[in-house]
Amino acid sequence: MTRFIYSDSGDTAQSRLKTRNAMGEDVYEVLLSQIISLKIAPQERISVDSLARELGVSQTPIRAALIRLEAEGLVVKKHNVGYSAAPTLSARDFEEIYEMRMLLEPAAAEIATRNMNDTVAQRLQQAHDRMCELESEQTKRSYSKFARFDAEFHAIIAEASGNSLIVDTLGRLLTHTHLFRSRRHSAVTREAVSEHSTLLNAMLRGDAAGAKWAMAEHINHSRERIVPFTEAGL
Amino acid sequence: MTRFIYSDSGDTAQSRLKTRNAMGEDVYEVLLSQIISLKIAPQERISVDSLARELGVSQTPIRAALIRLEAEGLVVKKHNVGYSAAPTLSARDFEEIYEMRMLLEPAAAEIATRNMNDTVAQRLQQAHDRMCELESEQTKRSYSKFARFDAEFHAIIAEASGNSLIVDTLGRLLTHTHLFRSRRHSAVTREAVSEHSTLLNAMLRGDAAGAKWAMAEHINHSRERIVPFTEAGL
DNA sequence: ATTTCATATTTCCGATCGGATCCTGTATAA
DNA sequence: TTATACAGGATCCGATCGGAAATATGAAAT
Repeated sequence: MTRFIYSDSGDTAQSRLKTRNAMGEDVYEVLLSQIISLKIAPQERISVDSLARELGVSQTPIRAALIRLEAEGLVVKKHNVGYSAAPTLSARDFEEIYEMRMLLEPAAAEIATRNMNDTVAQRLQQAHDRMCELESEQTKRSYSKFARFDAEFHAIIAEASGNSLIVDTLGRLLTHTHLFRSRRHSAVTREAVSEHSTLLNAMLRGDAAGAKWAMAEHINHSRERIVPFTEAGL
Repeated sequence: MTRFIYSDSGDTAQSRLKTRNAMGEDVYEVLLSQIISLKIAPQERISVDSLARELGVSQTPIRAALIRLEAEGLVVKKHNVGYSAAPTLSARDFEEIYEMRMLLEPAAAEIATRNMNDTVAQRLQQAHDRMCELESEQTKRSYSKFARFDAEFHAIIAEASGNSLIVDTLGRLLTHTHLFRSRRHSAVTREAVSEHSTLLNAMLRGDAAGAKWAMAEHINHSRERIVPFTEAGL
């Protein structure tokens, strides 16, 4: 079912290629991508030994990865019962995420605008352009691609604010946001791209207050685009 | 050296008392308290097997606890080398923490004031009173007590904002803040208590804007109280 | 005395084993 | 038919073992 990252039957599979560096690290990466791509559905059980069999490793690195993922809120553990992917965000969780984004991101955009330089401007423009392309060739699939670029766009702004704490915190929030969205794949990406454009323009012309306002508007609209879906399932 | 939480020699120590629920959980708690109380100094090595011997448990729960602590930024791991307590915050880290607190806490105070009810008011008053007492009996020790109450005071406000994300994020920030402070034990607690008083008054009379402002002032002053120390050590 | 190389120790990390707990399903009785 | 109890299976969790990597130790040579 899932991909094999290590030979499951080879005798000296791992002794061959350059002595692996971090085994549990790879397991973590695989699990993370499986969760954010929804190959593992929310609330789906994640059995340690079956995963160990599938990936061809022992239970130890699996546990390590699951503990990390639990600390990040992507899986939940019930003692002596098992692990499972975190449940879909409730409407309440959702409000909390947007409330917090509203506190962090406009300020980050404001600061980033004041710190603006050519490198950052170029990276922002590039991320924005790729989303525009994605928008124009518009097949119905590839919300996941859009999500990746959107996350990158917001991450660049957070980084440009110069505060690594904001980068980390926002990274977590965006992961959950997109996890939520891709379940309902509300493909209203056009408006998002347009709002990004407004924001980017403000930042590029050094209008910090305008960037702050544009980011706040963007987050509010983003929230309103999803609200209709928040009560639907579950 | 450290305290023993499980009998290290008893034959059926754990089968006796009500079948332990979560062993790694306890190890986590012990390690956490050792780190925030600085019994384990920043950058001090934390060996898995020596800890296992000291606590009388195997390496497995130790590893689990360390992985969790690493995810929370309280310990750092070097592959195939070992774990160690996180280094003391740099002046830069410190600025980042305060920058983020300035984004979150005034807003939290504002919202909490609008949501104010008797239970919360009582808890706030109680936490505040205990800090006043601590201030008046003023022995030079017990910054750690002050830190605990201060964290509680701010945590109550965060909880009252109704946003659990803010609660969690702020909890982490406060841990690091106090970790930093207790190293330099700058015992300027009197001003803090006075500022808390101003903030509490605003909240209790339902002045949301005033509470927001008071919190912002409090954080700014708190930061300024520590800034002189940020360049000193290391 | 300093440098270099080889050895030994420390430590992590993955593998595996056994026990304890919880969940599920079936059978029996009311 | 429904509810309860018991048995079986699945799973986590802690313990222990062995190997690999990195660091520390010490000896030898220049």
